[in-house]
Amino acid sequence: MSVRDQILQATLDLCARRGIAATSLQDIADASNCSKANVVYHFSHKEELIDEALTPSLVATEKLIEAATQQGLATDSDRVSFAQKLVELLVNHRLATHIVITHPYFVDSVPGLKKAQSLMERLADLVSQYSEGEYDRLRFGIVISGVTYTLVSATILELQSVPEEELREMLTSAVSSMVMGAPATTEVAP
Amino acid sequence: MSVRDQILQATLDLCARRGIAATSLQDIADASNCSKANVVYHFSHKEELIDEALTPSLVATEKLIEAATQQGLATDSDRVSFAQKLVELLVNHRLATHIVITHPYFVDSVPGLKKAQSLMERLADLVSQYSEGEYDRLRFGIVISGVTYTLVSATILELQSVPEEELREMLTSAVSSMVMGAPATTEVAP
DNA sequence: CAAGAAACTGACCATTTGGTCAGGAATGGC
DNA sequence: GCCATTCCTGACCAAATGGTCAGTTTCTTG
Repeated sequence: MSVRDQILQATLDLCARRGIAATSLQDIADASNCSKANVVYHFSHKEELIDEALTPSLVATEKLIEAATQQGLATDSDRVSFAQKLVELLVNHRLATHIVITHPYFVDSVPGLKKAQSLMERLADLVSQYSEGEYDRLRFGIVISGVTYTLVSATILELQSVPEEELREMLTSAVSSMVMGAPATTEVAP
Repeated sequence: MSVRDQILQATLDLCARRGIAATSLQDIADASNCSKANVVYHFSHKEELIDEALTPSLVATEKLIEAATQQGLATDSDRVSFAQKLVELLVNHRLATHIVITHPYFVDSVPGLKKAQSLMERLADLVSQYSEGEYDRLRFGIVISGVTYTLVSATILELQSVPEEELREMLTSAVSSMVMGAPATTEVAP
């Protein structure tokens, strides 16, 4: 892994764990085995660094939204598949997601966070397009942010009492049933 | 309102809006029309100040949990009433809740945040006691954090498109139906 | 091998922050 | 009026932070 990538990874990791403000360039430099000046050499400003660290996750999210927009969510099978992909996305990009969720007040300094917010809205639009009214939209918002928060707390704060694969299944099932009225994909009762 | 209370209020407000780290004692002092030294006079450390600002909300939460533990959540009516009180709590203490939700990484420096976390766990225990297994517990976690996040985003970020009273009803209904299998308390479909 | 570009560094700087301190007003009981 | 306690302040300080800069090492390519 190149130093540049190490820096990005460390940024994601540290900012998710301690928060953006509490993560200094020095911290990131230490975690990447290079000097602080080098961090600034690669990313001339802290916000730029964070922005770039978030980008892959934002791109992936955008792709998911675009695909689902094309495909539509008319059938149950569409919805279940969408829920699966969404959970997978959140699981794979949990660090970035955590940063987004816990830093609403950084929108003005980090462009990526603003973009993330607008993606969230598009996601809500997409789903509520297939449901009725403000209430379903609200439900969607609740479940998405809830899943995100739960997932991330479980991993970041190491409260994980359930194996990863099972967690993923449970989350998918929860999203399906709570948000879209689709049947749960797995049996979870003992 | 005493200067002390002004300081506490400003702390809650600013920390919820910009985050703890981005809120300086000077900011708080300015918002309270007093000197920074005076802030330190009343609360000798920043963490102590934040802690004290969170206390009323934590106390209220603890009371709710205790009452519900006594009463139990066996009947549908118990559950609906609990959901109502819970949403009301989150609405009334939305600033504190927002701070708690968006600052998981401050647990070690602000005792109140640690306490808040343990209260969350007790809440989860309480509800999952009346449901089966890890899955329901997970659902509860999702819904609670989701409601909190949604509510707070709506108000803090001023995305509020729904009148407060209606929002409260919708949230209560969502909590009831998603978490506890209780009937929704209000009709929301057009 | 030479030379230019890219990667990297330590020393340094301005600014901000939490917090201290010595002392000045307000206040209340005697 | 007087004194003690509480409330409050400006000036100050050490530490940390984001960022600059001049210069060195490493890589690439003709």
